[in-house]
Amino acid sequence: MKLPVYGPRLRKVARLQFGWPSLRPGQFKPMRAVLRRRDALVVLPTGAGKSAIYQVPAVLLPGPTVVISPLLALQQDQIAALNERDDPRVRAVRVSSAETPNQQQAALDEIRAGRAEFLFITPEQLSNPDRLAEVRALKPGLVAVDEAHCISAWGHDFRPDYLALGEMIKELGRPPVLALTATASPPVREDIIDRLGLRRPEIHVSGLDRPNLFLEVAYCPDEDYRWRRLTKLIDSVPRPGIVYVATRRAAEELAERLADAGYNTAFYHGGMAGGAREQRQEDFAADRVDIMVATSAFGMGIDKANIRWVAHMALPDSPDSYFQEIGRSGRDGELAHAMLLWRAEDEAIQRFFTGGAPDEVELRELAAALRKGPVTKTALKEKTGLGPRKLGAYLGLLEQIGAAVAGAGNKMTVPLFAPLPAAAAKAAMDAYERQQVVSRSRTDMMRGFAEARGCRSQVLLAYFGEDMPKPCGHCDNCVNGATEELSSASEPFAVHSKVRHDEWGAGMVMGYEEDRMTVLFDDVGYKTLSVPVVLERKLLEAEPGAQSG
DNA sequence: CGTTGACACCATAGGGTGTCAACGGTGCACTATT
Repeated sequence: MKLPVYGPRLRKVARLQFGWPSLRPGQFKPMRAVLRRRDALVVLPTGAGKSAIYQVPAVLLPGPTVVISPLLALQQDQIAALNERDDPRVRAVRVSSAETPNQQQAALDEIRAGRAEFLFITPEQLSNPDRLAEVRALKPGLVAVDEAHCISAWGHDFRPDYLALGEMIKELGRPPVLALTATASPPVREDIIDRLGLRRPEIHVSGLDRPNLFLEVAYCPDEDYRWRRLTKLIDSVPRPGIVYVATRRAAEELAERLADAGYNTAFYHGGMAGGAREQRQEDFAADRVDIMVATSAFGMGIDKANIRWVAHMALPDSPDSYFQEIGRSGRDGELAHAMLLWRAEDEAIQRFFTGGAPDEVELRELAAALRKGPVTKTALKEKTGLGPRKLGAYLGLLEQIGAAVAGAGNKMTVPLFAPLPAAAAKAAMDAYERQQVVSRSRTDMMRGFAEARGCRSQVLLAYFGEDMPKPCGHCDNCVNGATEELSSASEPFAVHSKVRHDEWGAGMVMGYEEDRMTVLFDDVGYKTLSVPVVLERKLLEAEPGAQSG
């Protein structure tokens, strides 16, 4: 049997419709998966040409492509880039709150008439059943979920509509689905696959090690020391750069202090007015601002190749966030610095953000209210008196444990065989507790990275489940000669093999660094163990036969 | 969980200490007024 040859067709479209002379590493295989109408999950660093992976095959596939993208500003940029070529085969439109109803209809008409290929949209738009029906009627041939880690990072509380994306895509007629992200550790990947309902997806992970990024960490006993280390960094490496801080206030205050010290700097956070945010981002993009002091709001959609350094003036909540944030530097391939300046006190704010426990009584009342027949979220809000944020989070939990399900007409209902309200509330509390434990273990891993004495890239890649047998040579510990090559004798369990711990249960070996190993347990999250201790006390045993990744 | 700001208190005027409550990130979309 002869397999169809996809390479030449993809390359031709890339060249003629998009003007890309060749495909970059990591692009071809996922593109081929899309053309074969397979679901796929692609983890590729920012700037490595992720968008191309859906854009090029979309031209070859029948039907328009629905692009689910989290930020309106980000959509704006992507649409502008596509429409620059003024070619109906790659034109893009969007439907969002930024358009009037007339404009929204006009956008849908463009797709219907074949004058546009890409429809950009948010999960919130699709959660409206009328809108969903309109999009379904366009008969999309492909759904691309951009920044797919948002499902895991935001879905559970912040933007609950992300959790229902799988259901919505089913309603769209279930075309092939392509999920794209720059960072996804194994549990995040699992969450994406699970939530989107991907069917036997091809998983493509590439280029997690960034050889041109120099990783450096400094423990700071006090704020004064931290400030001195920051200015030392700024004075010793080229600009532009980004400073990440934990709070809006810290962003404003640090920017002011830097400005007073004579640096060309500005701050950026989610509390600013939309116009000002856009202006600041443009100023940075155009090199009118050297140093951007920002919260995590400054990130997705920053398409700037020459960022020379990223400094963290606080411990990020997880290696996932950290990796994403430092990954914005050095996209041009030139040397860039990632400097983490941390204090033990930084963890407090992360613990706070991880949030307080839900109220079991409120959960029970909500579960009971659901049993009285299909209801809209608005009706539930009135009935239970819960705020929209809380309601979303609670519904998400009840959904997870099978006590709630999104039904027809955007109404929530109770599935067959659902637990009774009291049991549902209890199960939801347990589910929440499990999430908390995993989330805390991520913060623990972040601190583990900060405190690591071995190769930092090995620690980071072990977290992401990638094997890295040799020290990276581009982190502070490697340069200081603190790292040494591992011998296979010190790796008693294969990376990605399943193991069992008496107390922590089943888990998967993520990787090794020095004499330590990282294991991701199903119930208690990430743990780092000493290999000699594991061997001596026989703490882990291999799970026979089980192998996955 | 830790920081910060307001305020009382002590004691005899200018400032130090103690207590307590408030606050802290990420964005979509919708609605009601200017």
